[in-house]
Amino acid sequence: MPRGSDATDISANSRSIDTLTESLLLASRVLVAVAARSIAESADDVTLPQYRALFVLSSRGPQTVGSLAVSLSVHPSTATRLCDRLVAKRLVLRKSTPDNRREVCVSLAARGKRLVDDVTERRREDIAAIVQRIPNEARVKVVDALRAFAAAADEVPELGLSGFTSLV
Amino acid sequence: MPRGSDATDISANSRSIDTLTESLLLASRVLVAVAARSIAESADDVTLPQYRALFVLSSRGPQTVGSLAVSLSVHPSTATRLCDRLVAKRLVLRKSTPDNRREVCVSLAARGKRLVDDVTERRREDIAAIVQRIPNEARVKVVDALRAFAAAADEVPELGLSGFTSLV
DNA sequence: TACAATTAGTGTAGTCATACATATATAAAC
DNA sequence: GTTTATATATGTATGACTACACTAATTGTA
Repeated sequence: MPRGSDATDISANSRSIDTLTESLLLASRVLVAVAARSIAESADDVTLPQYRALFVLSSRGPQTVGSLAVSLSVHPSTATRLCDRLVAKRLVLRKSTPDNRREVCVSLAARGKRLVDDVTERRREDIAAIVQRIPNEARVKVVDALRAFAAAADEVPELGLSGFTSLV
Repeated sequence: MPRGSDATDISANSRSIDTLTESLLLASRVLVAVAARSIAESADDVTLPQYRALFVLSSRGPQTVGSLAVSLSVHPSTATRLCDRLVAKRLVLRKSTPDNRREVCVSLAARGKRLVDDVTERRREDIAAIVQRIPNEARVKVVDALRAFAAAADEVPELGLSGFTSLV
């Protein structure tokens, strides 16, 4: 089979996909571990569902209990109870809106915002500590490709990741 | 400042670290979402702590209830109860060892092994679907660097990631 | 052999997440 | 204005995770 033929290209193509997939599978375990640790260490008294709620509020802004329930894919009453606990911990604020007095607006309290920031910062530090160990040449090469990866993920709507991206 | 001076190199160096860290932080969210989905979809009736136990048994092999508790960083009695539920679901086997009749050996049952395999396969497919969207050139470039990343993670023992790598 | 240490399991208790059914208040529609 | 729909909260119930205190069985040791 001559070099540069279609068959060779396709084969090389799928080989590069498989190889990169395996690399990402491996890197994925590391990054999940880093993410888990950032929450466990910086948000000691907060459960994973609770952190998810804080993260949703941080990234999508204040919203009603109902839309929070949709974001988290839980029953509205579950969101109410979740907010009960977060209010008790002074991590979120519950405030009835004047324009529609049925709806209740939930927003991050100062402590909640700080907590999410701390978790993100902790994670950034952990990742930076790992990145420092990567040789310079390899480091420079990977940046664009990783951006391409994150961008490509958005282009696969059928994966239905939207329900999971607000996880950590 | 002349090109190639130490100051420039150091600056370029830390800039590349910061940039890559941000890229990884972004990619991290995607990969965590993929990981979460792989469990939610392929392991419907299994909680996260339960999946963690299965994953530990899958990667480190059969072990006693006590060492499982250490691996999961939970109280021994918690591990016992966890095993109760996993045995009820026919995902693990509990078997008293003949050489030391105090210890109980826990191992993956066929269903448990299949479940972990399914989750991994599902995750691989999701990642592959994303990787396919990445332009060919970027794809080839990133492989070595990602391997370097995973390898570098092992070289930062003070991160203490070992307690978290057995998460998903 | 008697005593101490180890290992797993049980009793008990607390918190959390979760959902269903229902109640209450409010807004919208007729 | 009465009825219907909506948004949240409450009552109730279940199951999971967790740990502490304690028991039972077994192993090791003085």
